[in-house]
Amino acid sequence: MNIQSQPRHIMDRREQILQATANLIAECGLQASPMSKVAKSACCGAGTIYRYFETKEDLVRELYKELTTQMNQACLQDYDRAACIKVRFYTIWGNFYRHMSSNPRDCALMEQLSASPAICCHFKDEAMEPLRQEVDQLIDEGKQQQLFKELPNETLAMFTFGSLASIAKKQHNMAEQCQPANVYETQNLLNLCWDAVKA
Amino acid sequence: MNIQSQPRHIMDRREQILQATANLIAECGLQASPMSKVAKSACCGAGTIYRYFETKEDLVRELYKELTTQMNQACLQDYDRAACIKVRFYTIWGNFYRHMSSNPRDCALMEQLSASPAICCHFKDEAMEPLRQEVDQLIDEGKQQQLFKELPNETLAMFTFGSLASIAKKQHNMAEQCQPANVYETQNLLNLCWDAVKA
Amino acid sequence: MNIQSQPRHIMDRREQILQATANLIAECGLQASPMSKVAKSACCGAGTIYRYFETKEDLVRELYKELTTQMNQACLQDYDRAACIKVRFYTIWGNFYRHMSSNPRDCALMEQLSASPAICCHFKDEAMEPLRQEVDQLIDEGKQQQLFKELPNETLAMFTFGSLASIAKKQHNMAEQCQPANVYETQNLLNLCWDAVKA
Amino acid sequence: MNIQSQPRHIMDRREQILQATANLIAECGLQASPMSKVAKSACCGAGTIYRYFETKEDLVRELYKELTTQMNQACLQDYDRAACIKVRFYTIWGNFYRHMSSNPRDCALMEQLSASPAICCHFKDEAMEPLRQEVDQLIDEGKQQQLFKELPNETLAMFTFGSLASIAKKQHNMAEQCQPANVYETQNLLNLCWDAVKA
DNA sequence: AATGAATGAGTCTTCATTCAT
DNA sequence: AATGAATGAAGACTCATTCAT
Repeated sequence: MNIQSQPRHIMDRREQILQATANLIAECGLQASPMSKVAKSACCGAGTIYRYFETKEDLVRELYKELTTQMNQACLQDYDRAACIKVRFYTIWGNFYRHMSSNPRDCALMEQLSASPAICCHFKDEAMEPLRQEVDQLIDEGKQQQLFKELPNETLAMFTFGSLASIAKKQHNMAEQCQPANVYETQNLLNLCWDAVKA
Repeated sequence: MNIQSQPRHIMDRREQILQATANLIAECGLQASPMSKVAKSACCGAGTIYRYFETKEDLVRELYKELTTQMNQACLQDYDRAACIKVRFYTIWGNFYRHMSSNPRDCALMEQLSASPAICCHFKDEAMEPLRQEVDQLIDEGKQQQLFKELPNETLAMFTFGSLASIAKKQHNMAEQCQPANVYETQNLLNLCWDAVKA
Repeated sequence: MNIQSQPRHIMDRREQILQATANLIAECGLQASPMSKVAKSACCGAGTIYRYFETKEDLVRELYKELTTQMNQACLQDYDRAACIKVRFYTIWGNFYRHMSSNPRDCALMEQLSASPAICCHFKDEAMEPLRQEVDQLIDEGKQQQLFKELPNETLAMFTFGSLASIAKKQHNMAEQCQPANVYETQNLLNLCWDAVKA
Repeated sequence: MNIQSQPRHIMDRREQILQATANLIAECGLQASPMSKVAKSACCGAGTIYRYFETKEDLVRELYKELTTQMNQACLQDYDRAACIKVRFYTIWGNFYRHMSSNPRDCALMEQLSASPAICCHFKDEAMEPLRQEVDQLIDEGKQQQLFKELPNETLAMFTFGSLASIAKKQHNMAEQCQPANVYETQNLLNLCWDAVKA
């Protein structure tokens, strides 16, 4: 029973183009990634891209969507709503940091695309919605149990998000060869976050 | 005693172009800001820009440098190396947050340019060097006094930097009309940071 | 007794494609009618078109040929060479005007294709040849009977042709909903033509 | 006292491009006249065209406008509203025929552009407005004096227009080398028209 | 020094045509 | 025979940069 409704080779083609785009933009930047190069990198004709994506803008948006979806999924892996607040906090943000840390390309890509006016704000927010909701509820419950500081949810969330993302990014810039974040290091960073937000 | 070697009106011209560039890029993005528009916005001919900046890349780099210099200066305002660690910590990062918070345009600009491969890493680091050194020393001393967690300086610095920057940015996105950060709010955010890094 | 050498369904396919092409070009113009749209409109794959027509140019030429053939046939309907000059004159040009008037799509199409350098002059002339010959002979006989002005046949023919075509076209432009030309109106127009050419 | 508000060389450039466009479209057709060829033919860079015309569509529209304006002016040359109907009729349509006859390029161009969906109907009508008004008034007066048949003005106008245009066009097609219409011939054609419309 | 017209390489995108299935 | 995915050449248009005035 195949879960995909589309034939295999179609999915491959689309994915092939998305991967080529990701590699190219991560390396050269959005403006230095013309469709002709994307095509060459994806081993297809320029026109082929337009069978899968309406415009370059659409292509970039879909790439962003895929990156975000993967990140959301990674963050919520093994996440158990029944667990205690601290475990849930460490799970989500640990997942987040490990994901960013072990995928330098996607990390750089997300930073670049997030900052780019090429993707509209509304779309960005929408893509992050699933994770945002989960984090929002976590903070709500944490506040009820008086574990967290009494600051706006958005503030606490962005604080953690921004700090971990910055560190992952910095790490990539310093060591071009990127060994995955070790357990010890990740734990320390999560402690920083926890100490920050806890009441 | 004039510190500038160039005549006054020349500086004005240069500054005029930089401001026009800043406004345009902040509003439209780097790729949607052609030199012709910059020229129009700066009320000068397109050719004139090239008397002050070698290329568009150079113009953007110089803009980034100016933004960074201003941010560095803002951060170190009233900074007293003789003061105690906590005061110094609150001074620098308070300055930083207030600067980001009250200059939405520059905040958005720095995010965009920082993420852009149009400016090379080396150049970015260089521009931040003065602030980095000061923060580095602050953390060193803090560690000596066993006030800070035993994590790499880079980590502690990026943690604070990234979290505050993210919050400022988020704030701008949410409320397009940007009232400057009030004292109370800023204090709370600095407490978050301090709690995070303190031993 | 089937006059056609090709099997029935093949003809249908070909006709289907020609009709789709006609509708599309009439509505969107030649340049805005790509083969892919023609295929979709004809409910077949793009490749299928090339089994019936060598190139797009060929397709358009064949369409023009069909339109012209139909027009020629329409003009010569009930045409009796034994009738008197005036009757024959009114028959041919009456048929012509009614045909143009009641087929706005084909009228617009012929105008567009006639004006297009995409179809060469030689081909256009050839397609009109049957009608041209008949008209030519009519004018010859009319001149013999001193009913017509002593002007070149081509001139007299084009005069009538051009004037009626222009009026039909204008009519379509003015009233987008096109009721077929009524008898009275047509009669008046033919009177104009007759008065023009008669000696 | 210079009637032109724009500097001389600007006008030249624009005119240069319009002429190149006219020649190219007349020879190759609209679809076979890419901007790159227009540029080469006008001896300028492709980008230069866009300083004078917003898009290719705009360029073609402006060309059509110029052609129509020239035709309108030609038609109304020596036209005296105080003259008698017949003289006015012969003046306008004689001018028209001589203009079409002696400018094969513009004649072919107008036919092609008139038939093209690239220029919208509204624009076409607008361009012809001055001449249309004059002809309209002429026919009104003619009818008052019971010189003309009682048919709609539009019909009488299009009849004359269409017939003369068709003949001019035909003439060009037949003799590629185009001697200007001689007096005798023109007079005969106008007689055809006059006989057609007169009561 | 200042201007802005001119340039043409480079960008995105379309589309006639082919060919593997 | 029919399909439609793939191709890549070609088109419209943009824009960093130059240079004559």
